[in-house]
Amino acid sequence: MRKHPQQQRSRELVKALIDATANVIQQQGLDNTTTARIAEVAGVSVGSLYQYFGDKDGLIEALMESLADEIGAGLKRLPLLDNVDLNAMVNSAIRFGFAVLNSRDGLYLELVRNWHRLPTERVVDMLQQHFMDLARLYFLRHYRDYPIRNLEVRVFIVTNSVLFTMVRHISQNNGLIREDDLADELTRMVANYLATPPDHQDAP
Amino acid sequence: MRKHPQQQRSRELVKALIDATANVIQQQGLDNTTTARIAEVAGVSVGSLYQYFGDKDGLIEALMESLADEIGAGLKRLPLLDNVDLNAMVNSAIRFGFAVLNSRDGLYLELVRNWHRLPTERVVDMLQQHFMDLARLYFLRHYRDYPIRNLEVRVFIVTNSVLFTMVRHISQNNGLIREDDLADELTRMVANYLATPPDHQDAP
DNA sequence: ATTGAATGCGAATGTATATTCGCATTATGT
DNA sequence: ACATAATGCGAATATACATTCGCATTCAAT
Repeated sequence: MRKHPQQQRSRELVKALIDATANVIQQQGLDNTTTARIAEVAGVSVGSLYQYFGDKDGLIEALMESLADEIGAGLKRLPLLDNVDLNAMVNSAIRFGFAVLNSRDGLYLELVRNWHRLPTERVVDMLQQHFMDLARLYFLRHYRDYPIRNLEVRVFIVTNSVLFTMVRHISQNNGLIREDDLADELTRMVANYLATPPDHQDAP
Repeated sequence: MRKHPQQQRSRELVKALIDATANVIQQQGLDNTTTARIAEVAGVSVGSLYQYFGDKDGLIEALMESLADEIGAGLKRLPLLDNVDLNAMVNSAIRFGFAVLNSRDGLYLELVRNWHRLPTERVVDMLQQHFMDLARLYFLRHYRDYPIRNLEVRVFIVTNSVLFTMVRHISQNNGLIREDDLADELTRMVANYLATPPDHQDAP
């Protein structure tokens, strides 16, 4: 942030700009998100935008920070560890994921679709970290005798698999696959995978 | 294609342009891929580019077609069905996937990273179709008594999970996870999942 | 060799959009 | 009320490209 807002109105302006950024991205898509349009929606001038954000990227970065906090708060509120059943636990997490991706009228969807053009590091790290902690706690509690090796790898695989499969499904939205079915199948794949000790194999 | 090349040199020009497009995308990234640069690399002028391609998108579309054919040919050459073991079969497919993504000096990587901005329909359909056929054949041969329901959903999940997990891994390339480990773990997750009948559950 | 069509050229044009800057307005402390 | 800093403005500027168009060159058929 180029300059720190000191007075009340400018603090509101900064917030309005971040909100407007989210709205414009959601309504016009990232490609058609211009500083002019953001300023217009925020009800201020472009000049004011550059008072507090060094450039467009700075503004978007601020939005990402804000969303990372939002998701983080949502995750902490989920009582995932209360589930004794791994299946139920994974299913809750997946349904939370769908809820987030479907929320805010497609904003999250558009952001995830533009993944690599956005400063997503903070969000990714947060997610990875959260699920890593969760996994550690769960397996410590339920699998003390069969410590799961490769937990980092597994969490990485599971997080990415679920996230991008959901995104692709919502994106094409072709109706051939129902969201509930997808959630259930993802749950089964993930829960089975996480519950399987490294050497064990099911296949014939 | 705006105009069909009739003479030898123009046919070569069209091919040179598509090759140049691939090279520029691979070397400068999709964002910095300009028509001027493409023409320069192809050794022709921008004007000539527009003789045969209505616009930049048309050129990129031609590139995608060409790559779809390339991948399709590679897939057909893979003797996946010769594997009796599902694990081995899945592993072969995943290693083929890694090989493709790592080939052409990052071209495929850059393309997949820009997935939603590109005309990927043909490629996706081709992949989905191929693996769908493969799965049908395999389960017909080995699981006649336990017909797998939801095969569409499963193939969808598996394809997207593997593809985007690989992409994210190659993209960040942080060295914490080795590609071999990732391939093995992905294989286990996928093979176990595909081998599990709908009602069966492993988790405690 | 001639001619019309195909091909090739690249400076010029048009468009879109990020960013700046000089001036106007508003707030805060005394 | 005054002075000074903070805030706000938006036309003007700068840049980066995609695309066009009039002219030059090459090809292929007769």
